[in-house]
Amino acid sequence: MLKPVSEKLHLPAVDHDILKFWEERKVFERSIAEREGKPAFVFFDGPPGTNGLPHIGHMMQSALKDLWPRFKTMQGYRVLRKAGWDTHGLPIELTADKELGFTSKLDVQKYGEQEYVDYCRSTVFRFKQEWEIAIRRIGRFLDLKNAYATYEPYYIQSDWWTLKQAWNLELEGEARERALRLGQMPRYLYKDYRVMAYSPRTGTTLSNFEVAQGYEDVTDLTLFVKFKVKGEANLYLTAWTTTPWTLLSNLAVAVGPEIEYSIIEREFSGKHLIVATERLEALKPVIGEFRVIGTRLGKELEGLQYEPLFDWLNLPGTRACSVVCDEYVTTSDGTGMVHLANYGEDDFRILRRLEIPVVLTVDANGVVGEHAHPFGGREFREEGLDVDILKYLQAKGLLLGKEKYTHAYPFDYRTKTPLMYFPRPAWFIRTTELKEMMLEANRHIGWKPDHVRDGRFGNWLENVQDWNVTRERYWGSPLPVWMTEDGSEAVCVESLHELEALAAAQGSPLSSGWDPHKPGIDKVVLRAKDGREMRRENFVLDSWFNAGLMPWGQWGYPAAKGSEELFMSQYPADFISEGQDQTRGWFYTLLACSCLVAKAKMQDADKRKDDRAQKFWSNPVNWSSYKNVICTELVLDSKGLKMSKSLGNVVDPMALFEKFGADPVRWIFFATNPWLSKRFGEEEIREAVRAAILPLWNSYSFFVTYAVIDGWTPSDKPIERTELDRWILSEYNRLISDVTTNLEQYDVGKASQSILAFLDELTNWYIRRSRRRFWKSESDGDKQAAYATLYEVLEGLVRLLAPFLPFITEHIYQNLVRNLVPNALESVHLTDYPVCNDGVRDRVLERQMARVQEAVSLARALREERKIKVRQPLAKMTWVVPEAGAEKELLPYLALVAEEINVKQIDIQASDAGLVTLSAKANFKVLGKKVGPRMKEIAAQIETLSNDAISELERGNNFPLGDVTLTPEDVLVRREELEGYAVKSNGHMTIALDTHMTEELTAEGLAREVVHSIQTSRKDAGFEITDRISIELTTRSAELERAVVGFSDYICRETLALDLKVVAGHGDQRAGEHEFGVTVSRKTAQSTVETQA
RNA sequence: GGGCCUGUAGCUCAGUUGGUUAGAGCGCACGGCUGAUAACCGUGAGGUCACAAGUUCAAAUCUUGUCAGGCCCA
Repeated sequence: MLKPVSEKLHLPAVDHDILKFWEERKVFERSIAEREGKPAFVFFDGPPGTNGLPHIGHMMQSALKDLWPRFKTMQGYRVLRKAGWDTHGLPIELTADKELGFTSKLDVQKYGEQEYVDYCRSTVFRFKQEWEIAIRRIGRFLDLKNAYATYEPYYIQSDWWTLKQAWNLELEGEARERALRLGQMPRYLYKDYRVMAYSPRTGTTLSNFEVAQGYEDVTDLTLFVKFKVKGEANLYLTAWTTTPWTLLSNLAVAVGPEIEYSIIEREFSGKHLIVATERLEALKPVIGEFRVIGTRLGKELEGLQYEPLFDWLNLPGTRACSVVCDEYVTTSDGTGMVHLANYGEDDFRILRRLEIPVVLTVDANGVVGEHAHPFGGREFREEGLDVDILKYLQAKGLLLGKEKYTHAYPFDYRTKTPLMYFPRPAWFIRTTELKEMMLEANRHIGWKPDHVRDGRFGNWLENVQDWNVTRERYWGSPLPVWMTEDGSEAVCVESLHELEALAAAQGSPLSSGWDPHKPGIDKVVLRAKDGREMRRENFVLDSWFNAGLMPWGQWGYPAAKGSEELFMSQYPADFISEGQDQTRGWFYTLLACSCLVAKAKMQDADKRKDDRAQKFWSNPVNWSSYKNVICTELVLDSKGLKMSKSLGNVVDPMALFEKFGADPVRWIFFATNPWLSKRFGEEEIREAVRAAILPLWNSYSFFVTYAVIDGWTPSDKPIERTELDRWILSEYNRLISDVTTNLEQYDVGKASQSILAFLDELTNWYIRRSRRRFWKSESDGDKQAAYATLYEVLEGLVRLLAPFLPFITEHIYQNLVRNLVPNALESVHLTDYPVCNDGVRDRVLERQMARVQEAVSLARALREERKIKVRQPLAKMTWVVPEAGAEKELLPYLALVAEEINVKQIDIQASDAGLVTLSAKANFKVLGKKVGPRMKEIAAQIETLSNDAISELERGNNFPLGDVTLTPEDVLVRREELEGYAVKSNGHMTIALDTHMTEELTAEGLAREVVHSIQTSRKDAGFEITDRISIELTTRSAELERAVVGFSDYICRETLALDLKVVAGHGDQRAGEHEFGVTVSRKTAQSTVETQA
């Protein structure tokens, strides 16, 4: 039996009931289990770190990540939804450092590596519980029990396996030759250098984020240096440096290829210098007066050789000490030429391109090598080193000038000691070799918003560099490469088991239950064939790499038992969603990892002659591990500011859920495009309740109110539906189609808009128009049709909205469906999604009803304008719809319109002659295509068309205008009301009201005022809607009395009155000019309750 | 400094392949309803579509530039 809806709607309480219900009845688990054997819809959850609390932005993520899996589940797919946690990475070490008060690697060594790693491990899940609670609280169905965590040994194995794929892939042809020349392994995984901010004091590399915290302004001695061009008696290159110590390692001079350089003769010395033309003026204080004796473009200087600044920089047989072109050179400071040493990212890149050996006169400790006389043994930023270098160059005639210069220099933010950029050893994946694959895969990814594909993401791929996947840190997946000290022999291990086997074979087996993290893993020493020791390359992996291989890492593929099948059935993902900042984070690393694996898989399939695998992996759609992706923007506060702790405008999601419920919070994330930044405040949540949830709730509670009174139950009896019934069913099916289509296209904003529009139609047209059918006392076919129709719509709507508003829909479902339909499924989330029944759609009916609503709106505006209340009946309305055939189509709705706007009679006709003036206007869209450039001229002629001509066109006939033939579509007819008539027109429809009053009409108007007053009294008295009453009306107005007596039957019927008595007297009610009072009393078997209004 | 995005009513946002009356909700004003009531409905006011040039018969829409804001990267 349907339960009456008596309690006030309190959404947070509903949420808790439903959460408990889902938990007890295992609804989520069953929503997967009951889809066993069904096709998979695959969703990947980007693992969040949990050493911080979840905030409202994460809740937006959760809402979106929940919507499609629920939707697809209801459509019959099996959607696993495994949760995941990111448990490695820099933020965790930074937290540990902060809490332990560490400033350097030395602190870690003192504390103990094992202890440090244990500390890190202990912080990773600090707020996991809060995350789980928040995720559940917003209603997200997510498999938290089987969550993957990136620090688990099975996951680390997948890291290893992935690296092994790169290890096994080898370069070919020229690329291979080049790698060998650079001393790199010709594999997709190779060791090289990466220039990084490095603290020589603490031996620590710093991330950009850390470096940014330690800039300080310092004043340094900067030098202008001359480089003597070889083979020229008197010609020098020039360069400026703020770091004189880097000159000790100078290996080349860079020029901009398109920059113009002048060759000048200094007046002071007669020396010939090369300087960028644009810099000449600014450099006058340094070079003094000069004379230009020629110009060259940078590219004309390329290859020019110069004499090394220092003996040890003489590297015969290489391109060291020559001029090189690069776009990064600018003329914004210095001489427009740049001295290159391997202490800068660009420098390093260019020197590598020239295949010049890496020379580092200053070592990783910041100390000058002993070979570099007379500077050996000194620290790089030691007081006086710069001056000594200056003196040395001066003595050799290579100094052009000096300048004290203040600039921002990076310091270690923890120890305040200077940083240097230094090429640190690092391991790379050759993503440059995967570029074409990634670009091709990108073309098949469905991006929301679309522009990311070619914009931010596409550009990133175009400029892709090899990916440095290692970090010189402690807490992370270890790099599984063991290598001899000289690098001549190395092994890349692909599984825990393989490592165990290798260790055992050498007589030093690993203890059972060993953990693959540092420092334990470093104790494993392997032997090369010749017996030399191979030690593990002491790196951990970039946590982005961890995240990128999640599609197979989450299953521990391939080492874990059964992972092959899981991986292949859950790859690639149909859908992922993360913040836009992930374009260079997770979105990229997912793609890079999957392209790498796809490439390896293709090669492997070839080798094994596995056609099926070959077919799968050679399909570019499978090169990306995700087919569709939504990039979300930030959630801002209600003023449009970024939420931050320092501003104090951070909202606590949990507090919002307890105040408003989770559904409205979810809704606001669905209501607009999630890829635009969204302002978020309590006002927005209230709006969501008002616009989406209350209409649904009110429709439901309306239905239940009457269905309980009538004891209605669904039945199979044939139903005779009214036009209105058929209309709402048609609109409902249209809604199903709209929502489904838009969700399939990941356009949630459009889906939500359709829903809101439908809810408005349902409540403000269908239900409002049908109210009487529900409360009337006779239980006829019409009433049955109303019940059946509204029930059908509500029941479907609840399923349609379930993925959006999982709580309220479940709550409604439990009563509306489970209490009424035997054998109903236990939860709305186990039911099937509604499917549009196109046979129920009636486009003509939809259009007609739209015109009816338009007419009503016009008539209301007209009444408003004329100050005639809707309660006052009018004799006649003339409704003119000139469209061909409309007159006949609209006949069935005349009664509806008449009632809605309270007129006795409607004349519908096609001609509004006498009511409006017609004017014609060109239909630019249609005509523009036809006449193009003559548009203006013809549009002007159309404005002057005669009434006859317009009528002709309206009748559907063509009309010749000069040399063009106008068709009815070419012209828009405008109507303007004639003065003095109660007429209103919106251009294609005209309404005229007969405002002439008769006594009869006035009396009826008064009667309706009286009814209105009595109904208010009933309500104020707290009577039940089924109570019968008796009425005593007091008035001194004879006219009102006449009206009441004349319409007493009507009044009694409307108010369920058994008797109506009129007596002389005063009252506080008014109907137009007339004053009256009303007393209603309840007629019950036992007593009469009185009340006065 | 580079890339991408955004700029439409007081506020939050729609706006199809360019087509001439630029829409909706909130808020505001006025009116209505009171048998869906923590409500609800109608009507109205409110816009130089950031600015400027260009392309076009026609630009919120396409192009270029400027300004402002955001994100990512240097």
